[in-house]
Amino acid sequence: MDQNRKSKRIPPTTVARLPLYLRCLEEIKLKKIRSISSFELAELTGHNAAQLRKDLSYLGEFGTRGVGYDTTELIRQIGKWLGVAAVRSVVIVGAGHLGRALCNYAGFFNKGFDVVDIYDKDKSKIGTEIAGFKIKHIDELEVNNSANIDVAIIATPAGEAQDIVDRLVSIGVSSILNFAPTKIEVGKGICVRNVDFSAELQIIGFHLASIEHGLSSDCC
Amino acid sequence: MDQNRKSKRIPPTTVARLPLYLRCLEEIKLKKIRSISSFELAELTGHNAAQLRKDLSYLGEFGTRGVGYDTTELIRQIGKWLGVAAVRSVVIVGAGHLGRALCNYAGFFNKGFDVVDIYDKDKSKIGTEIAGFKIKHIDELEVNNSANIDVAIIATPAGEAQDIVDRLVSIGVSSILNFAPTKIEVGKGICVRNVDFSAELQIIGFHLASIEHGLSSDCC
DNA sequence: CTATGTGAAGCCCTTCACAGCC
DNA sequence: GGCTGTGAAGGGCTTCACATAG
Repeated sequence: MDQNRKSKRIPPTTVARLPLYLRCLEEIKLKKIRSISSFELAELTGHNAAQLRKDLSYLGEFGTRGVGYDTTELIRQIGKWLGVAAVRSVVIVGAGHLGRALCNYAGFFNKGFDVVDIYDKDKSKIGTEIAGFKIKHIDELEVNNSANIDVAIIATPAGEAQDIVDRLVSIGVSSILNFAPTKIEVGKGICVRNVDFSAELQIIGFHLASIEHGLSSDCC
Repeated sequence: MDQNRKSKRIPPTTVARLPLYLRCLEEIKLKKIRSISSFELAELTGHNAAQLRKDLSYLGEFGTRGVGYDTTELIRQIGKWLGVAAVRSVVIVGAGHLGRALCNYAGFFNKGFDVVDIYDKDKSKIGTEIAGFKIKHIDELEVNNSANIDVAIIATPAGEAQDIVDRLVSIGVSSILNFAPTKIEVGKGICVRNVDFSAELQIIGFHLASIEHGLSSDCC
């Protein structure tokens, strides 16, 4: 009885494009542009206008025929689906170079993701400060478990990732952003997204190799 | 006259899975496992066995019916398509927290990607050392242009990314790994891959919001 | 009998094209 | 007249199921 919208499933491909739409809309709002057509926004985001309209149609009917979309309203609506109003608590596990870089990344907080703690295994790092955070030992994870963690970011070596994830899941964490180059196994209802730098480079390597072998690979 | 294999296009989705297959194969090779079936490798990578076989069939016929795939041979073949034998020169532009973390990431070199230089705009950073590299000023990009750069990694703020990419393209760089949260425009034949941390978190945010709104979102 | 390689079926996503509305 | 919202067509990827090979 929350909302009687035709609760249809939203394709994952659509969901993956929403952050980009939102970012572009926020940019044009800064330019005081009040209204935008599907053609203009599609151009900015590098997608097809029909696809953009279809994507938005999964979320609701926000446009005005003959006119376009109201910038502010569309930002509000996409934001609602992405839950940007909520502030999410994020912990980072792994205080290596990557973990520290992520700690310092202001882009997260602007989008409602609030890094609350960073953990590491290495006792010599404990207590050291990064971006205002004192590094805690991972064994404190279970102790601090009162803290409501919405998302955990895994920035550990590959070999430790699965163990850490199991522990996070056991204290109730249900969303994981994994930077460790390894496959994470989780039960149902746990959301894992993987970011693998080396894999991205290897995909680029495929295209370089294709060109060298004289195959077009009609590029990325 | 290189190879008279039926030069069919390989689906991008298949290409994107190859690095994962390769990684799992290398892991099982370390365990001295000589041979693997499509079912076993599919299990390890979290994919369907039929999909795995179809993916591999785009690259050639490497298996033995009734037996499976020879680990070493399959590693060799996938590696060939990803061009792992070649050593690729990589430059990193942007010596902020992320750029420095990437400089220190050993995983690249292991996979044939050799970071040769890191550039920044900030004059106060020039000459500073990171992981053995002296940071250079981006205006030296064009000067050093003799260096054969295979891949450039963009780790600059969003506002500077497009300009840097244009300069890289003008000196002949044709592959870009972009970490800046902005859309990069390039001409034909230039390969750009984007990695956007905030977008990944926002996608997770979508699932969290779906759960809160009582929608299943049948998770990631 | 076992496991690969592959046409065919099924499914999902993208694109088209136009009805509907401003 | 212009642009959105959407059924339908089209295209591509995944999965099935079996012929093929060892």
